[in-house]
Amino acid sequence: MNKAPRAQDDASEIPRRRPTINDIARLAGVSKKTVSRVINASPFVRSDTRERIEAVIAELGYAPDPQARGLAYGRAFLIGLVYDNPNPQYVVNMQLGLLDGMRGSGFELVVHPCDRNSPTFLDDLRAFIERQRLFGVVLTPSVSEDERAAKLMADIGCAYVRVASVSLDTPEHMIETRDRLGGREAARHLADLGHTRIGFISGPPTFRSSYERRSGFEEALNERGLTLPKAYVLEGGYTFESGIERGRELLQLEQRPTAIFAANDEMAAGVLQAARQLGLSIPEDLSVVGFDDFQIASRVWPALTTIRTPTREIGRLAVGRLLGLEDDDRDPKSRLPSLVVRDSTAAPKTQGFGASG
Amino acid sequence: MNKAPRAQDDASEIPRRRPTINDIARLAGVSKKTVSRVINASPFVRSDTRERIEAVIAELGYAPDPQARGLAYGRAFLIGLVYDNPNPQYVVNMQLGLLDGMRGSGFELVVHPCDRNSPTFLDDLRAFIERQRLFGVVLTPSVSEDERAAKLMADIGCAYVRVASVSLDTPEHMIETRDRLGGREAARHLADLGHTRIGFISGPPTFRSSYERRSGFEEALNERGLTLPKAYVLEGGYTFESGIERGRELLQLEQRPTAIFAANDEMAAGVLQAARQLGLSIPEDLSVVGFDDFQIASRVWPALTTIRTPTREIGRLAVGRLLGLEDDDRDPKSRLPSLVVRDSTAAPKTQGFGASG
DNA sequence: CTGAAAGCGCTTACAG
DNA sequence: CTGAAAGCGCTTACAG
Repeated sequence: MNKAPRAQDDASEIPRRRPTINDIARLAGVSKKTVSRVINASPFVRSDTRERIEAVIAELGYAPDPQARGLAYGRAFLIGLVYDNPNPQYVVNMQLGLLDGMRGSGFELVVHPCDRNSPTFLDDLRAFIERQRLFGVVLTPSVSEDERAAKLMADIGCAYVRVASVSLDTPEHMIETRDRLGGREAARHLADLGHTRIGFISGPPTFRSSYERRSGFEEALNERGLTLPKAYVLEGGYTFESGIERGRELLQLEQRPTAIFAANDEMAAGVLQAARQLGLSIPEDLSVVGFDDFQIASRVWPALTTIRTPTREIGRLAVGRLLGLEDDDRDPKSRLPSLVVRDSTAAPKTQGFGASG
Repeated sequence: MNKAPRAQDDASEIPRRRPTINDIARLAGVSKKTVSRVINASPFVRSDTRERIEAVIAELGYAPDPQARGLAYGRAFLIGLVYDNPNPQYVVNMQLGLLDGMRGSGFELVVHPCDRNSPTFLDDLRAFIERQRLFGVVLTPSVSEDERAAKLMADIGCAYVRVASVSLDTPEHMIETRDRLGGREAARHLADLGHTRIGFISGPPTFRSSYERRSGFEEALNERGLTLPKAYVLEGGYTFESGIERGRELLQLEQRPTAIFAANDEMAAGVLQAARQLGLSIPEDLSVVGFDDFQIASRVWPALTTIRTPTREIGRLAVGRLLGLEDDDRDPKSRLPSLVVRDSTAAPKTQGFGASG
């Protein structure tokens, strides 16, 4: 590609400003429509034509303007993250995963925190999507479990993927985190250690994961011949404070449990707090298991045995689905909850009180 | 505004599809240019014309298409957050603040985590901004302190605001968090309690806040006639692990300090850990002060006395600056670091070893 | 497999 | 204070 000295109208002149599709077309000696075909990976381009165009694109470092594409295409090259989980670590990990998955795609990530209980929830969500004509959105729990939100996406024709602990929609719209399996892991770990009197603090009923984590836990307990008596099951709110309160209640029971499974790390940290206030040592007097493996799990004392949730990996899969890539699930196990053993669990010190239930 | 029954060409027909600037112009009986003036708050519109147009806009629920505006204007209606602070709580709080500040502006937030040490750092940043033609970016520490990044913004003509602990640029490009004042608060609190042998664990030198927090601390200590001996000043990395290590070193000194100020909560939590491993009780044997007041501060035991940083508020101010709104600084004090006293500080138990230095 | 025309919904000069 | 023209950089039908 020779640069003509100062011929303003020379067909091979390389522009100083940001190159456009017209520059590429001119330099490659084709119409802009054909360049457009290459950009959009259309199969209807002869391979030598394609190569020539790609060479010019590479030489000029051309990148199509997403705004112009979007305007003509009717959709912005923007993916939205719609979330209401207040846990910062969850949000950031999810964002990193989404970013991982869209790297090199030309899409950008826009974020939309929301509140399902707000009277303007649906209107805000609709405005967010329609204003910028988003290409698609990823919904995460618990807003991903809200059928009104899913219906809105379908109504306005916005592509969407729901991340949830269990399938709630047709497969192309779902990424399942399978929290139930994590509950099972927690149960097996405590059963293996020899615990028989085990308490459980659930999340709020507004999160489907609350149900799944509990079900998996109870299921696997039953398989080991253990039960989860009603009196040992309390409802928390996935918050530190609720962990303290519910933990205290469980530990003040006449026959207190020798182990507690709290359905997330925040509550497990609260249980640690309650135990300390009651003068109990962990793990000697009480084993505690959390769920998530967020930073707090390794910051509290003793460090929490917990269930790791691969949030970032899940995020990567979710955008992949949205962008229509085939699932890049090289290591399917890496997207499942898994047990992380730390210092908050041990065999029960005292046996013989008799398992209740 | 009467809807004509079925006159396809009736000038007052209301469209079923999303209304455009042409619909508004037609219905209001003006040119689209005049509608554009109203959208862009131009002063050159007669007020009755303006009111008529605004009425039609309200009636149709018209919102200009940001992509079309952006294409014509040469810039997207998108604000970027460029960050490298790995703390999830900082990131989320900052995002919420930015979102607060841009609500109703028609702008959307796109996020760009980065790594100053990556060889592609500047190229990635440039691509991020130029690809979508961002309207502007907010840079947060420590990338906000990188002169290469600031120069890049200036070079490519991208509006930017740098959030940093101290001014590093012309006023229109700066939001200062004034961490030095927080350091002062920490010093006064410990001095008021009667501590004289005080240790300090700094952040890494790559963060300007490390210097500011230390300077403020030392300054206020000196004002009280106290000193911060070299041997009591250790460099940490703003991480939990570095807090454990540096904390242990300070506590194993022949004359150990009766109080430690760690320059962030993560490290302060690490100091708590180190103290526990050495069998020290807090606050009886050792007072600990952190910085940030992130969630971890109230999750560890005992809950940390710390310096609250109003990150969300700072974020709100930063976009306001970027969007050219006058600073909405109703309560200037609310954007300053402030002391939060919890359970990790008390008067020193043992006096009389003599202050060192 | 390739192209000329029209259009996406706005804004920027330029007139008046 | 208001408007007609041209253009931002792409893509969608429609031809060939």
